[in-house]
Amino acid sequence: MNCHPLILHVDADAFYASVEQVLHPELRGKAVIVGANNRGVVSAASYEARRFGVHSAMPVAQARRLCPHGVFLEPNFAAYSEYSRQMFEIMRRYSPAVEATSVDEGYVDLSGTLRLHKAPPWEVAHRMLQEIRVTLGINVSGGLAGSKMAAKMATGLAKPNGLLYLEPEKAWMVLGRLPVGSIPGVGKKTEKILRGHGIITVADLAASPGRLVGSLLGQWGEKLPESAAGHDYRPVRVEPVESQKSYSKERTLAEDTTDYNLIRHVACEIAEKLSYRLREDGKGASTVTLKVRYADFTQTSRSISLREPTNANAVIFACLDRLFGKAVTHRQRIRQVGVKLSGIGPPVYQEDLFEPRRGLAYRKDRLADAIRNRFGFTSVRVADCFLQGHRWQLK
DNA sequence: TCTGGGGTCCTAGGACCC
DNA sequence: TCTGGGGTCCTAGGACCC
Repeated sequence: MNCHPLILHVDADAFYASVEQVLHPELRGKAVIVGANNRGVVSAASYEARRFGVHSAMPVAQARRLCPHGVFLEPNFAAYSEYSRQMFEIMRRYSPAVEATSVDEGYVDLSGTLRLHKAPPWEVAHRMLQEIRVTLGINVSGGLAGSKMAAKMATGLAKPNGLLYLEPEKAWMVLGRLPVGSIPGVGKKTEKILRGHGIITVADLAASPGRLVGSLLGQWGEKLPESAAGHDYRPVRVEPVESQKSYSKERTLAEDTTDYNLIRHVACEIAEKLSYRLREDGKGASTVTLKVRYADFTQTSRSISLREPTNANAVIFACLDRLFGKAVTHRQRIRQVGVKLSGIGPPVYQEDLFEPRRGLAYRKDRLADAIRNRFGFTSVRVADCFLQGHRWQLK
């Protein structure tokens, strides 16, 4: 009866800001801006704040100028993930085929709901969004269409707090007029390249030869015209089968610095947190990357691969130590430091030269972890001990 | 205006192997 | 003397997403 797939894309509006307004009712109707670090950017802005031109990814300093009366908040990620969990729980009551693509966004396959709910899919989608709105008190938008790409683009048109159903036959009359930049995955740079070749709208892209677009954008571009024409057959994936590929963390310093021992210290603190997460997840990483961003915003990274995945603090610190001299080559002020652990796999507890007794390093790390789990992460500072007597100077 | 932090995927060159 | 071709891994960088 329903041979076309029908996919609903759901996206919460100004999610972080909306949750804050639910948790703090006195903020309702006010310009709420999540992101309070003056060296950072806005994570979310309520619609009241957007009226002043504030939007996410905007520097906080700029947002303060545009909206001086706004309420600037530090993000409360624990609360956001709890609201996220509840939102997806509601979605799964309507269809088992739910794919979460981020904390506030996901796809629902409603192809089979006609029989299940004794109602047309549009009606089902509408009820689902209403239940989220009423139960959680936040605004959500939805796009219902024949493919993931069309559904997501429809959501963009439905915002704020709306639902747009694009019947498969009519979808591309609507979407074809949009600029190519509205296609998910086509950002500023890609849009500029396409515009340079006269490809302005989604319809232009759909009419372009795959080989041409592939030559402009690389291999992934070859399929883009087909997807733009509505031939996007990616299924809704219920299982997030593939596990996490990397663990990373970065920190922007309070001010730019040439104090390289401070930078090393920050890198080791970050590594401590990441390796703790690896151990908690029972994982290891075989590649360690150190990233440095300079005051002029240029960035550079250096990495080392090990033979086997590890989660031992001492091994990761030793890698960082070697990377530091390679990454920091010129005497420019540094703005940001980051560490990434990738090549995730089952950890191999191979002891290094300094720890001949098998398993000792791991037991030491886990002992420290146990203390942290009881008394807080900062109750143990391995980085401090490691860095003692390791003063470092640029050659 | 002055640019976060957490991720994913892709590309391209070089090394190395068969 | 003139130089293959494929596969895989490593490294560095870049685009993009929320």
